[in-house]
Amino acid sequence: MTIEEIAKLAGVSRSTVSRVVNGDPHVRDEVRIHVQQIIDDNGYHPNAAARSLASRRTRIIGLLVPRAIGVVLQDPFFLHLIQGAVEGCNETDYLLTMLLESADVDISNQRVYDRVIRGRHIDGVVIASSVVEDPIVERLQQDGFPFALVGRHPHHDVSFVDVNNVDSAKLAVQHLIEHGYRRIGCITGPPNMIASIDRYAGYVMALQESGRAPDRSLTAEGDFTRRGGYRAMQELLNNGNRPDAMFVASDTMASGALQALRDAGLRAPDDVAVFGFDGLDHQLVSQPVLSTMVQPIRELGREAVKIVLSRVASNESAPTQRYLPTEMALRASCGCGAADAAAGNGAGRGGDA
Amino acid sequence: MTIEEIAKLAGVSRSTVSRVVNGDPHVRDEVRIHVQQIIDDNGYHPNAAARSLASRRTRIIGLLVPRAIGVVLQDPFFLHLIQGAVEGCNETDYLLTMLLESADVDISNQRVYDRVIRGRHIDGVVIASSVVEDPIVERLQQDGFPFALVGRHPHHDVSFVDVNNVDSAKLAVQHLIEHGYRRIGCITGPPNMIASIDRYAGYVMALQESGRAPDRSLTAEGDFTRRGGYRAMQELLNNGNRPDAMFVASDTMASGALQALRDAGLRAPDDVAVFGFDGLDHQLVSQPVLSTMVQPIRELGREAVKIVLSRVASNESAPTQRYLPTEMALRASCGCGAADAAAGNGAGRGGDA
DNA sequence: CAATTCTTTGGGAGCGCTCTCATATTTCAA
DNA sequence: TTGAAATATGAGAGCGCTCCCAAAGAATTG
Repeated sequence: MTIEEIAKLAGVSRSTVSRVVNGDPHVRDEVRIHVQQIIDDNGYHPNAAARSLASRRTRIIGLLVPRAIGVVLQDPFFLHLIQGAVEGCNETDYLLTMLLESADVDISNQRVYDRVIRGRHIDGVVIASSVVEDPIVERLQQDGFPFALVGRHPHHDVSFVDVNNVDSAKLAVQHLIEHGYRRIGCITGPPNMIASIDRYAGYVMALQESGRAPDRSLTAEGDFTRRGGYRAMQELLNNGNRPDAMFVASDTMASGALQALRDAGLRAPDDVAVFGFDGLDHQLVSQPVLSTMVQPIRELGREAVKIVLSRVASNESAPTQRYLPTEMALRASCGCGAADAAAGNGAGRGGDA
Repeated sequence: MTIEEIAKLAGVSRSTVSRVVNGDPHVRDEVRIHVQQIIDDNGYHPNAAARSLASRRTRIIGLLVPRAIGVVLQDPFFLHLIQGAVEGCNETDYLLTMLLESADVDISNQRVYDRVIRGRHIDGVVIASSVVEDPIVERLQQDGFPFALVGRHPHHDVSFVDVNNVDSAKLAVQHLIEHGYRRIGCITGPPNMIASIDRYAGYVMALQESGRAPDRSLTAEGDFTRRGGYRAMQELLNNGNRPDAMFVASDTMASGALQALRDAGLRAPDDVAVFGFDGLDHQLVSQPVLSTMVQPIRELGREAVKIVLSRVASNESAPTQRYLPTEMALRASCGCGAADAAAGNGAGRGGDA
């Protein structure tokens, strides 16, 4: 079934069928209805390749997750991001394709870049969780290829959508300070990701503004996985300098940290309070219910797609940079509302975002 | 940069450049090297749309996850599956695009089908975790579109790759029986997924063969999420008929079940032993370490891709059906001692059908 | 050495669309 | 009514490749 055959069946020209398919208003209603009928009756769908070739648009955008498989994609964070991105695409009849780079196979990453981006398989790309030094940002910039980052970039002046991680982290830590905790520790993300850097910066600022110096022995590095959080917490507990509260840079890691506490026979928040980041706790089902800084992950994904699409449409060069608001969710694990702290209280309880 | 321009620069014809790009052996070495040089120097990459249009191959296959967003994609199972599929694609220079259907938005699912499959955006599709009654299987069958399921299909004679879930579950439950547990319960997956059905069947068979009747009050339904496992376990604990061992149809649910036990003040395996399915525990970091039936998830993904690609290449109609072996991993949660003892026991020895 | 075969190369004909522009038709103001 | 403007439709020219076939040249054979 080609457009030509439909045209013949409907007794109109190829052009008219094309107009109907693409919703062009310059078609008489009578004709439109008739043609649409023929299209439906024959189950015709325009060939994607032909369409892309002629229009120079594939109507696909990519979601690139660098070094995804090993570590990052485990985080439920990504599910929300993906969902948001898919929603953003649906609204404009675009398709989302996942571009997953392997951890260390540079060749395959290069291949993706050349084949998918240079070969114009996609119209634009959203890049999630890139590391600061990832060369892809600069390459895309040079190639003039439409893209947007989820998470700001420290060096390059590029399009992105992000939350204010510094201020958000600072607020979280200030909250712990207000609770009266004296020895507030931190589990960070990988040091080459901007979200890690910013959240740690916020942690440090909050301490400094309250007149304390951050203690390096209270900080451990995680990798945004549950296990990473578990190990980081263990490390902190074992070095003989036990914190009485923790700011953990992601809920997934916080869930691991809570388990490490439990396994060490400690109680949260009584022995060690915990504050997370992301707003994913209802998925992780931690005990006690995790206090966290909620970021609008789906909106982040949706917005990133929007930015990319607007850059695909108009070839302006000034980057679009947007910050979305976060919100504090105070629950049991930081010491607020002891009611939620009781064990056996139900998996999915807790406040909403 | 088009093929024509490269041809001009190299002083050869379009056809010769095409041959070099596609690795056609019918080119003199001298010419090939020269043309390749020009290609590299100019950073030429063939246009995907043009290529697809002319060759009638997009070199992309899809990974369709029906109703993915809501529930299923949360399971780390999918990370392994995706990774395997990506690997399978890499080996043959194919690309993998993720087709995520939303839970209830039929319209968007239809859109995906029409645009992506009928519009020939992809050459074939791997379908993961489909529900038994999903109409897509029949539609693809009718359309003669290359596809393969991860997980067998009870009604249609289609291509798939799977493990022998019945035998594997049976072995797991037999192991619990050998431990001497008397009241062995089960947490199942959604009843409209074949893996759930088969694993439950294996559970029932093991009990029956040891001369016991399965007790419905010891069975609860989960949905393959951690929370679902938590709730199912809670339900079982609350109905006053406490099991002394559980066979749980996925590690993710088992991790939730273990937490429910903990929250209820019970210990595993002393109070209730737990046996999982999947072999994902090292990601979930459960306490105690989970005994589980390991299935080769990555191989499943890779194999599914292989099957699809072979169907794309040759248009034979006889379906390919493959079973991959599982392996029992005996650890602490079933009562097998604290050591990480892993005993290999081929459950569903692979056999081509 | 002519006849045949094999290898290498080039050119033409699409693949199935979109997009621009020309033509046919309708509408409306003067 | 008539000319101009607005609207609807059709035809042609590609988009950048691949694939088939023919031509040219090199190698092989009796």
